[in-house]
Amino acid sequence: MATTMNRMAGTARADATQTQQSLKSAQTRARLVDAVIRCIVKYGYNKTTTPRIAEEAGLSRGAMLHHFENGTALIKTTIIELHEKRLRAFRRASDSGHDPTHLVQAYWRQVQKPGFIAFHELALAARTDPDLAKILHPLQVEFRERFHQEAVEMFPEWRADPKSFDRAMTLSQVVIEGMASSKLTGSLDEAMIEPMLTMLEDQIRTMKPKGG
Amino acid sequence: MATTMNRMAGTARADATQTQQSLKSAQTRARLVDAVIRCIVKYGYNKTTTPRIAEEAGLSRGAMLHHFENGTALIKTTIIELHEKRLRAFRRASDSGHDPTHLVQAYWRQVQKPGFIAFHELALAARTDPDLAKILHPLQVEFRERFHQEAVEMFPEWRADPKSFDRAMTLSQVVIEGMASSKLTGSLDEAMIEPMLTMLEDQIRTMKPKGG
DNA sequence: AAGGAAAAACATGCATGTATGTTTGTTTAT
DNA sequence: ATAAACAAACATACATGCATGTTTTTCCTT
Repeated sequence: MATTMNRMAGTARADATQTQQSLKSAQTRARLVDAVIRCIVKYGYNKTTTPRIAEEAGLSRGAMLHHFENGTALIKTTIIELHEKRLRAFRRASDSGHDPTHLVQAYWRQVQKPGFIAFHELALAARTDPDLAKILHPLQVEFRERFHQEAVEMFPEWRADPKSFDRAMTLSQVVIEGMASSKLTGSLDEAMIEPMLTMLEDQIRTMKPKGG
Repeated sequence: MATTMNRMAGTARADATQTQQSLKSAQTRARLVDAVIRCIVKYGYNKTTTPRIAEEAGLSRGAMLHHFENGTALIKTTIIELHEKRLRAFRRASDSGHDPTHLVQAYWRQVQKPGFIAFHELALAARTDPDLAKILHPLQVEFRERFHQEAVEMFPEWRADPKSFDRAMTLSQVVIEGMASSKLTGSLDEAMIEPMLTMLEDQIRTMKPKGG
């Protein structure tokens, strides 16, 4: 029955003997996870139903339930996948440059991608969905910690004033995610985006202890 | 048979003769609209079903459909009611004081109320729901215009530099609504709220043309 | 003023559509 | 031939709109 689910994590098996089938399985699972993200972006979380996911993945619902036992399981692994993608992207971005402009621009780009839209939908849904919240909240906490961590490495000279550092990071998140949210709902003048980002960069530089 | 719906707008009739029934009708309609808002806040927009609304209003579903013909109609008038409530609250706030601190604090309080939560849910749902979007978007545009209008009256000395004024207003909306959104999804440290608001106030004062 | 017709408020029940999970059947690979 | 991948059929649950029935208020007639 649901034995398969609990044993294999989603990637291919360590065993090298049964590569043909288990590889196909992993691919199909990946296709399903991808389909979920596309569905959330296209239709929103609530309208992301199992028939739609299956259709989007080009699979029958029965096959999908063979791989994931139930819809909740699929959502769960999708969230985790999404979270890891987010962490990777952020780490990649932090490697490229070490000044406020890079941080702001990188996170802004990040926040434009489907992954963030999906995450945003999920986060709002979690407000009234305890099951979702139980999965999502720990990851949100982890992301904030990593964000903080990476940012500290980006600005080592800021360690002198952790208070203003925290404020700068919170401000960045609020402004960038707030803009992304406003842009999604259409309540943000597109011409205002660049000026806002520039203001944010300047503000961060102002908050920096010594000379930037 | 659905003649009544289209004639009366929802408030009491101008005619003074039939006050007993039409008044009760208006009260019931108001009760239903209120129930919708409470449901959206409690359960989220997608889980705001017609049975739940009826239950929340202490009414049978049939009675509800007598007043609103279908669920969409109820949602529609709820949105309009919500919009007008928002406008009234904002106008009220702008009457009380004329400096950045008042604007920021007033809008922040505004954004904490159930009305904003409901509006936020609806705005996100509208992204993937064309019917909702068709109702909501014009109102969002109107709100932004009114916001702008009121703000101009609050800061007449700012008319010299409309560009920086627009930026200040957009920044205010982005930061405050962004914070509200983050707070809803639990991804905002509560201790950061006051510092953020203070920073925003200071920033606005900085952007003001003459002495703030 | 009183009694009955008309209408509106409200409740109950039904038919339809759709999402979900389970079960059974078929193909494909080892 | 055995087990997995996949598909299809089935059963349950619930939301929606509509159609029918009941009570209360209003209006008209005598």
